[in-house]
Amino acid sequence: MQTPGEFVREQVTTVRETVDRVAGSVAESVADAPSVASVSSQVGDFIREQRSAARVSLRELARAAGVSNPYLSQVERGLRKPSAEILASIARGLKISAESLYEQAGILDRRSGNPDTVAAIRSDEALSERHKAVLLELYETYVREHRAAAQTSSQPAAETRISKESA
Amino acid sequence: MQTPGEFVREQVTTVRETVDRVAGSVAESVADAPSVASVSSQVGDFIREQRSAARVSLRELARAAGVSNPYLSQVERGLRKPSAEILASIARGLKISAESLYEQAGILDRRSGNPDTVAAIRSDEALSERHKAVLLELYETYVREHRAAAQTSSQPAAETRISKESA
DNA sequence: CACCTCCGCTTGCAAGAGCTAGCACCCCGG
DNA sequence: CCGGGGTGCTAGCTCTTGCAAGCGGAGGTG
Repeated sequence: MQTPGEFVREQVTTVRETVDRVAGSVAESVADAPSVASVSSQVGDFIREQRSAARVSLRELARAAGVSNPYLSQVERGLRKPSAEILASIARGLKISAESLYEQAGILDRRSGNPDTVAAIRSDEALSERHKAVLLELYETYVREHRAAAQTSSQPAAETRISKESA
Repeated sequence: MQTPGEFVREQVTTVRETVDRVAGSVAESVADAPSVASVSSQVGDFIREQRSAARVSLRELARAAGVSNPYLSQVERGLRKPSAEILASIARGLKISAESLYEQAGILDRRSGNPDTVAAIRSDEALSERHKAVLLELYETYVREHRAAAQTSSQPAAETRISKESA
């Protein structure tokens, strides 16, 4: 069905649309239940949400992450708690940061607050001014998109196919 | 007056090229499905170094970390690879950040560039995980370009590699 | 209908994590 | 001399991880 390459392709398309301001409601709903308690053992749910959002099958992700599909299935349903390496592999396969997975697993402490991303980019000496501008513009577009997606998913949501309220 | 949007629009070509390169490397790494870092012995050495530096006995650290002393011994000598939880416990017992231990374990990637910016993007709750990944890739590519441009004598950013930038 | 492929899940098994108990060695105080 | 307590390491065990094989079901071809 969908190869990892196709997945990346999709992301690229998303970026292009974003940059061009086509604003075609790309809307990946990423449910990240911020201040919900009892997050600790919900890694499996989080993984499944991310995987569904990327529209990747269990077997695809398993192959991309280098784990067996039955095991990934069990991890997603919370029957197994994967080791650090496996967790990192899955994060890699999902193309999300390993930190966020670890935070979901309750292994790393959630970094608090909003260290101002904009300020960080602006004051970054390792970037040229042009690149700063591009990054900031892209960042703001993403933020808008994310906010829009969050609102859509809280509404009855005709377009969104991933339901976050399955807790 | 040039709005930021127009300015970015001018840079669209640049972004596209960059994204294409990033996508290529991402696809490579995903299709690769690498065997996730040969972990063990470095972490053990690192732990033992930290423990000796803190003048803490093996049993003491084991008690502080909530693991058995023989097991900690085996971990330090690389005979066992501890789970993420145990690793975090040990980090807590050593009073060092879990991230640094994880980086030593090769479980978390050390990113290039300004750690503040990276941390800001990663911990930004207004971004989806996938957008974080895209922004980080783009950011690192820019950093590499900038660095290459600074060093006019070296080769100009010929290859885009994903993470694992050797410091 | 049979036949194929992919989906996710269940089942048994090898390998390894992590524990308790016990080893040998060292330095002090009787 | 003999405890007693400190260091780290070894042996054996239990339980989990993670995999290969196989299950029934959904969807597409002929």
